[in-house]
Amino acid sequence: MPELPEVETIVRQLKKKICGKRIVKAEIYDTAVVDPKLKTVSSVKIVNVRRRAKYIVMELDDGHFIITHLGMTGHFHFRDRKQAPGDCEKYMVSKFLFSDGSYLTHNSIRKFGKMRLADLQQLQKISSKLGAEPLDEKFTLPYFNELLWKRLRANIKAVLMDQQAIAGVGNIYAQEALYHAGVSPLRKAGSLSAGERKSLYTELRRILLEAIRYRGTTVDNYSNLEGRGGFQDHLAVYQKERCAKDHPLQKIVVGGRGTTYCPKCQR
DNA sequence: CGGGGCTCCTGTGCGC
DNA sequence: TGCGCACAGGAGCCCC
Repeated sequence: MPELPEVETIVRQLKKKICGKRIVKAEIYDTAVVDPKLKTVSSVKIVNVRRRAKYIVMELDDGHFIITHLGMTGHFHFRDRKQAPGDCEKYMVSKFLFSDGSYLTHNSIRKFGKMRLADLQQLQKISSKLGAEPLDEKFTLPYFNELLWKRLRANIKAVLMDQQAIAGVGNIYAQEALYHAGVSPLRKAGSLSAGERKSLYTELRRILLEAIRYRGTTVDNYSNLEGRGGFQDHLAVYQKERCAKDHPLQKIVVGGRGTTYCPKCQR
């Protein structure tokens, strides 16, 4: 399930592979995931690839943008030259052919993702509904405190995962940040002390940066363009049985999402 | 405002 | 061995 670090990794790799390439043809195999308007994309150059929250934004030289949310199981594959479709193309939902013969496929098993063509106005509308980037310099501790202040009665984990509050944090990194901050996922945002808020703020950013360094977490079907990430070997609670201090972890449901935490280390 | 439930989808892993 | 079912979940939606 690509979250901020996974999407950031994919964006960095896409940038190297497809920036400057000219799309000659777009093929669409599943209109539930891919906007049929993308069929009209041809003879446009990709001038930049960037990330906003969990969205991948490809900027085209005609002023349009291809915006992709990978959902839980979406991934891209880049091929230097035409070759027979392999296993990874089994769930192909779209394919972009470039003028040099290389191509990019977009695959999705559970089809929770979305890919659409947008103009600047539509892109800005999507972006305006998303909260601050947690790794942006504008995301300061006072800013974080204010976010929690606005959502006093909400569950702290729900706030971390709320894309309108903090953009890009999902179920894995919310759980990891809470563990490292020693805060129980059952707490209300308004109940955190100043020290706990500072710790959670620091740990959230630290864990996201560390995960980016490892090129993301590979669980289930996630893969970046070049293969698996490495952060799954550094997870503290997600899909774990015991914490770093060897306490047994507890699995509960918070806000409809599976949540693993340490009742001893997280208060 | 906040939480709960439902929906989309399909591979995995369980019990019988 | 194989069937059937619960489960996993990001995000948008509705409802209380």
